Amino acid sequence: MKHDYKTIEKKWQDIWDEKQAFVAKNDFTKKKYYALVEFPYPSGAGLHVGHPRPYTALDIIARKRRMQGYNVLFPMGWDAFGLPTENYAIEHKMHPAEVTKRNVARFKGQLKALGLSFDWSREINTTDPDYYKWTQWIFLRLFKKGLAYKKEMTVNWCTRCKVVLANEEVVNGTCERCHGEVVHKAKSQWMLKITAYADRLLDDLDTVDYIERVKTAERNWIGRSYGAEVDFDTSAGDKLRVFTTRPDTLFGATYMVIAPEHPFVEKWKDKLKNYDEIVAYRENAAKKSDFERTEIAKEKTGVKLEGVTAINPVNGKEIPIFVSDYVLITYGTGAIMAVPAHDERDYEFAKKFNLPIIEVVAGGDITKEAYTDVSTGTMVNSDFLNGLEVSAAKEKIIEYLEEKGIGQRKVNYKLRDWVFARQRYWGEPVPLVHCEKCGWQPIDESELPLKLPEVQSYEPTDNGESPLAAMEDWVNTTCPKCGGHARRETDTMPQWAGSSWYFLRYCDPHNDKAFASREALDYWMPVDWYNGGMEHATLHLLYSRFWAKFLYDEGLLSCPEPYLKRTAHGMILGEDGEKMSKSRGNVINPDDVVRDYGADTMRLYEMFIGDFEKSAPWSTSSVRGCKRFLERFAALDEMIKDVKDEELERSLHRTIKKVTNDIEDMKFNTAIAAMMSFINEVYAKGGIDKESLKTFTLILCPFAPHICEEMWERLGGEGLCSLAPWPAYDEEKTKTSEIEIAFQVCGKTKGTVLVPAGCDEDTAFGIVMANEKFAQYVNGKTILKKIFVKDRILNVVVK
RNA sequence: GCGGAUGUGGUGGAAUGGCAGACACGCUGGUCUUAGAAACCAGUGCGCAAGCUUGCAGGUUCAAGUCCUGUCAUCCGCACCA
Repeated sequence: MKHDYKTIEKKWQDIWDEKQAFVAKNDFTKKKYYALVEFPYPSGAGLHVGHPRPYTALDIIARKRRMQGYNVLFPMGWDAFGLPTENYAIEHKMHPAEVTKRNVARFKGQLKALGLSFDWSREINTTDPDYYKWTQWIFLRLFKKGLAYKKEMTVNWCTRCKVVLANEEVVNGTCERCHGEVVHKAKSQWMLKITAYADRLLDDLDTVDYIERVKTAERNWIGRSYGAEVDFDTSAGDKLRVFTTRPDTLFGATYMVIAPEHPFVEKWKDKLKNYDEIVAYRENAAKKSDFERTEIAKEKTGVKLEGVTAINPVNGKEIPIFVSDYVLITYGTGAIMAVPAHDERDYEFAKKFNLPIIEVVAGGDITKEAYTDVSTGTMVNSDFLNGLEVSAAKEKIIEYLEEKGIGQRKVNYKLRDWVFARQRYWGEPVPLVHCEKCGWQPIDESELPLKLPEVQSYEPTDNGESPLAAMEDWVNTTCPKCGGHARRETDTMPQWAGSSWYFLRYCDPHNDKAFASREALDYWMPVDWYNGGMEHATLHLLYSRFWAKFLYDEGLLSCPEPYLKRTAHGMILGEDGEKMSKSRGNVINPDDVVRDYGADTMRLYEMFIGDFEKSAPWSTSSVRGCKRFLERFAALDEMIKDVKDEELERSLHRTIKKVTNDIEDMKFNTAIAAMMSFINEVYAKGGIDKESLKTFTLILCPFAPHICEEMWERLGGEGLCSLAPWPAYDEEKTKTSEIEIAFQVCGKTKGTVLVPAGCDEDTAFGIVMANEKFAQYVNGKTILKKIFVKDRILNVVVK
């Protein structure tokens, strides 16, 4: 047949829709498979060629599972709250919901044109009140469990537009739109206590099948470190508490540093002779944008506190205290004991401020640099620790500190609590009200969803509040506890909220009594295979694992981990090897590719482009190669032979085996290569029998489903090709009677010979000895050693 | 600086420690065409050759793209995490 993709692709997409071929069945007795891809943000730009890569990959897996007899859930939806939509709405004076609706329609049309086997009956949208009702419901449960709290946090403040900016709107320390100066400004915001789950988020990684780089990224992000907290007495009377991972070096602590924002600066105001200087330093640090602060990170700065000193608790020595921005208020206690001999940053600071450097671990040369190695070295200048190894000293000092009541063992994390608030309109309203008398109160569940009100303007206000703050009717309400006057929270939730539980909603998307029925959750969860971008390893993935664990703790979910398996795809780059972007002018539009080559070719090419996990540049001429392959396949119905060819049958069984296994390893490129080789062989043989062609059609079907349905129909296949049983291969039929092995002399390949498959060393050696070429290499020499690898190689070492 | 990854023909990329370059693109030649395109067939790592080839330098091994040590380059993420 001629590959008339325009006609057949539409034809089969309509048939799949009409027959509801890919709708997941609510028959909980069947074996299930839940395949998940990250739902997209429906941007105004439409689908990007990067989107179909993971979608097609999991589509292939979902399709194969259906053919293997599983009840498959492969859903799709829209993560539609977010800044670009809001900004577009502001600019074009449209309602963000209208913008969203339009973008979703476009995306959906594009996805449908690719023949992806999503179950569209379960489509969800995070901006739908029937959906965000449950996002709010989960938030309320978090709040009631004390996992949501308000805290002063810094936000990015554009001094010119006078609005709060998201991190992605800050470019090199300036506002993306007006290029005005951006500074940090404190604002009281809702936080979620994800740190309460840090240990479990870390430890449970051992129970799931994620690719290693995802696990590593999460581990580093959580950043657990073991150490101790130690209290230092100060001349001001207060105890200054520090966290250290090196309590063993306590005898080498020659000064202390507190973060500029440390509360003691204010507390000690009257005692500090140079208070003004310190405040000036703090203000200067606050003014620095993140960009500047990292740019100048090389040079240490700081101010010595005049009037307050500390006492090293192990040797009673009086030591100075500094403020410096190399100590972060957000980590540990916001204060450190500085051990310049064994910490690079402290060393640099001590050199600059001429502070004493005392070696307490022998092994390095502290006149040159800090000695930070903990694996070797023994303690010196450390009283009762002298002579101990570092690890033993660590244990002994912690025991000592605990005994004396001046410190204790402590675990710290880099992971921060989650800022769960945005000063924007287009997000889920936070279902809490503030009452003068009763404080923050949850609204009654019966009032959910708390819908976004219609506002006049979506522009953020110039005092840093969200546009909701201007809605007096909406903001003013009554306290659910005392009935008095109360005001609603006007910040909205971050975009991450809706995506933190969407995989649960897919299990039972139309339920209006619960976020999903327990029965559906127990059947479908956990997700069997989740694929997404590497960039989500530390945020979305961690957030959604946190929510799943919370719901598990609440007894609402049976699995403590939501995803059994996690893989990640590589980016598709422009033809120039650069990241695709409008400004570079190297963007490939998927619509054009589908129009010019068809969806099957597009799908096949996206899978053939290279290693799925790595990024790869687009190549239009390589797309043609995939189209050629499909055209050659399409023409096979006119090359039917009556008899089976034995060699071809062997190749077919090998191809089935290769494709079956490669799909599981996401080695789609080599699976396609094997199928190409098979078709090349069919051409070389001048045709193929009908049964074999039908079988081949089945294994190609997940990759290029439209053309395979068409071929299947022409060959008189029963039902839909997409739902026909996945073919089995016969191991025996993949084998040949003779096999080519290489012979080597001293490890250098000299030639090849045919030997019976699976033959032993003596047989192989006999055959090789009879080979003339081999003889010329060994004649007159002594054979010292023979190495034989069955069906592979025979190597002789001669002298 | 720290963490992660990647270096293989003209190009994208294949290779459980066992014949490096599968498959595809591109290119060259041929068939068919008035011509071109398409399609099909053949060839195609480098070198006239012996031989040489997986970023570079060592090492382990009968055998290394693959393992080990060092080194260089590129890309991505995080930015002083005590």
